[in-house]
Amino acid sequence: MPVNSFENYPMSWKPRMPDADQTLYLAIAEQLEKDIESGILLPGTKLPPQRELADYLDINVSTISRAFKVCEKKGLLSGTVGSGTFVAYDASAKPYLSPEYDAPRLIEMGSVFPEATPQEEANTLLRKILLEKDFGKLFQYGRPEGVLWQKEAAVKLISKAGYDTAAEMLLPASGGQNAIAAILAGLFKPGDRIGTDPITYPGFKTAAKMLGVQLVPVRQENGEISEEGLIYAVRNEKIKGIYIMPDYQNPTTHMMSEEGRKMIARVAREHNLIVIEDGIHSLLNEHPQKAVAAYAPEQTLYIASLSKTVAPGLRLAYIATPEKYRSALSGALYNINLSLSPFLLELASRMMASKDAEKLIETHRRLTRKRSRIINKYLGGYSVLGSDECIFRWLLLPEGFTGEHFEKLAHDAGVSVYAAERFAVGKAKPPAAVRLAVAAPDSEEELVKALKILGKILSRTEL
Amino acid sequence: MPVNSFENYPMSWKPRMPDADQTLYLAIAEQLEKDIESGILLPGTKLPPQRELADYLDINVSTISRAFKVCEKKGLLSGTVGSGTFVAYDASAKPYLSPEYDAPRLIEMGSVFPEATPQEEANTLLRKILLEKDFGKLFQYGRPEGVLWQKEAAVKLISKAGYDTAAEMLLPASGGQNAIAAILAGLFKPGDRIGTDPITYPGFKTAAKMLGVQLVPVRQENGEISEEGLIYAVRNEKIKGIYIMPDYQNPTTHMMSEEGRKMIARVAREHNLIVIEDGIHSLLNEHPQKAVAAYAPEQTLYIASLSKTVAPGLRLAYIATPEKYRSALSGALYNINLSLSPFLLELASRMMASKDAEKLIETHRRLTRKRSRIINKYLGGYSVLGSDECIFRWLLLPEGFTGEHFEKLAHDAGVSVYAAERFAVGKAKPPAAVRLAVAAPDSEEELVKALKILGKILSRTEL
DNA sequence: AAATTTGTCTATTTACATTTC
DNA sequence: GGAAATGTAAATAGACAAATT
Repeated sequence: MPVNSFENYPMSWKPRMPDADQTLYLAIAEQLEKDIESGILLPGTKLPPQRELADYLDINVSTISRAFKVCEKKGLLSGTVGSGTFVAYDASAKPYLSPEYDAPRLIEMGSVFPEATPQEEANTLLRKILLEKDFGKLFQYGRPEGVLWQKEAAVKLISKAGYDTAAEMLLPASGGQNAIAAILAGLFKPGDRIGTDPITYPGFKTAAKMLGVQLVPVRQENGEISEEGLIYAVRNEKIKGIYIMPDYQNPTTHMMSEEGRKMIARVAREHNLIVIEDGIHSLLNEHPQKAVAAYAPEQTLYIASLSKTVAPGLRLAYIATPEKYRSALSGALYNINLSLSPFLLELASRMMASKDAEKLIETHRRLTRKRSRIINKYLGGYSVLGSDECIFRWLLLPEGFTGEHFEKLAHDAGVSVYAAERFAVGKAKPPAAVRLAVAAPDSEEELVKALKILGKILSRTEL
Repeated sequence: MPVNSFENYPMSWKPRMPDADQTLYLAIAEQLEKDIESGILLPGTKLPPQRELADYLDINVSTISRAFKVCEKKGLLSGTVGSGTFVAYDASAKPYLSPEYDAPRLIEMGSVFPEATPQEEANTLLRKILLEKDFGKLFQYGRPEGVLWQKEAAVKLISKAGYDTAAEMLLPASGGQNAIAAILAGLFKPGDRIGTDPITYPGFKTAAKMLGVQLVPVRQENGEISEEGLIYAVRNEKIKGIYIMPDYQNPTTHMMSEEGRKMIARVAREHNLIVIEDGIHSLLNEHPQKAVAAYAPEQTLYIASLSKTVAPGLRLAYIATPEKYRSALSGALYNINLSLSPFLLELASRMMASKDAEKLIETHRRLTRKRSRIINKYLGGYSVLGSDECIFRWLLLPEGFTGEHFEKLAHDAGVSVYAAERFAVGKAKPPAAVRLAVAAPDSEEELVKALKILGKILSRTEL
């Protein structure tokens, strides 16, 4: 790790002594924050030891420590006993990530939308419901937790994603992001830590940041969290939970191995970790693997969402929760949503109960495969991870590019893609890669156009 | 304030010295929490001074202070320099409040539902939309912020609630509670303080508690926040914002005076307070007063919700926000919801754009007035605050009752009502009163039955 | 109006645990 | 594998400011 090759030489950061009238630790924290934001301190930089800084300013170590703590809470730093304190890679991350709607005609391959074809199935079903049901009632408040048959319909669908659960374990949320926010707000406190892949879903990062929950990258082996890394994080980083997306991990597209799943389940049981399993893409898979939740139902909050696989506009997700977390989670959902729209619940549930949801999924799969073939054709010469059912791909960049740089080049050429840097957690160094949202461009023609542009950028490696 | 009449005599709380192997301040906090929860320490009790406790245990004051801080963060205590530390009145409050669906046939007058009649208007409108629109599109992701004409429709309706705003100020949320959660999560940090009425909306309390935001009761005069009290809270309690419900304050039904509104606007401008104005009931009023937001648009987040006045199931609210808070708030909404259902947005917007929303409101008013007359008839002999358009009432109890006691008696007799204690903030002592949800019982017959029961309890003051 | 009571905040002392060499 | 480096956490001392008397 050649972080500072001429160790101990000039201090990598020299704070000035604040004026006497300011609060010492806050003033130092502020200087540090400014220097990180302005780019004077680059991501990955190792800061001088706390003692050294304390000596330099002739103050106490703890005062430096406290200043660092302030910045760490903001996600700017991450420190490890013995190895020192580092500037985080995602320090300059925006508080949230959303597609640039008003951008001057960018082709969207950044935000992951599912296929955007008009959905005749939804149309038909909706008409059917409206004709038969006295749905004036559906515009009253709903029961916060929905009714039984609706949950049973969900259980059926979730089993197709690799997890056999039960109706009484389910709590409905208003989409996957809503489920994440509720879990973080209800089960974690500010300052709590959660382990994640070193490169993870930005929606989780931003929600955690907003709620003051710290994310800790867990060391990987073969593209997935390793036992050694996880145990380390439990012991030394005091993580209280772990966030995983075993199927088509966002953004790396990695499918977690069966051993990996069993290992996480086992370690979670042994150390009473809360596992947040995001099954958002699991239904993309025709032959699902068993969910981690299946191996450790008592530890796992399993999020099943319809957005990416059935219809995004339905805003419905279910959280399968063990009894011990149920009341806290249900309270959080109440605090965030009060209740869900009974109308959408009814609609989504009917789709699940009938075969309509599955038909929609099948349609999505077909369209995605078609687009994948286009990608394979145009970017055939490069490393593009991900299988043909996946609605996004992970493009490993050739020597000479960083993700950030490539994102910028693509943006200037009219294509929006997201660089690895956007997904990085803490001091984990992001690889040179970008995520491509397969289904986001409005049409296949647009997709082809975008791929040609990307191909051009890739080929003239001499920047 | 006869809190402890034989001052200084026996210490009101004597902690035991924790074992040496425990963390001192945590162990003390734990004892304190247990004693409060078990009822050994009653709400309102004044704790011994920190120094006295420190002497008693022969440890440092700061250690006690830190232990107290832990409990204060949990909302169990509230301390003021000079006057001491008190056990909070809402210490034993549940993390959330929701109707007891599975209760053995209680008549619901606790949770405030609007009138539950089947709504032919919604029905008709919905059919219309479905027949004309290609609404397969409505099941895609929506733009997080909705489109312009939809916002303009909302502007029109909000002006009927007493606030003339502009489309570009609006951000949609998934209902009023969702708006509150987003504001708290996006604009406040854990530990920040917000001033409220001493008796306030429990949904705000629980959301604040979950997010670690402290609530501070602001002193009142004539049933509304006083200037003196507000300035005190700014100076001495360091409140960063204030939460108000100027129209039909929940639960006291108080309508804030024009002077009160102007005063809050002025103080907020002078001290850069964030005003959270909850207009959830404003549309109940046929001749609205000007909103506080109208006097201080630069300081105010105005929440306009359709739930209580149009249709609860639509789950739609708008937040009118000044530019300076917009991006933080929009980020928070993204983190919590990702996006809203474009279908519900479209539906609600059409209702607002046409006259349908107003028709529904009118229908609600009519039904509420009818029920109010029933209340007036059966509880005529008692002090029942609130006007006939209001969907809840505030029953001041005769001598000899506390709210909590009355709630229990009513519950045992088959009627659910909410006692003042549920609404109390911090060490504010709740009055002897209960809230009656006028429109919640399923039918007028049920309402009458409930009122007869309540009347009986009230009359035998000899408990 | 001054003195006292009372909670709060910051910087420090000290002990500790993990990592690195 | 032991010593040194390094970050973390608890308890304390002391200064401060508001409220009460």
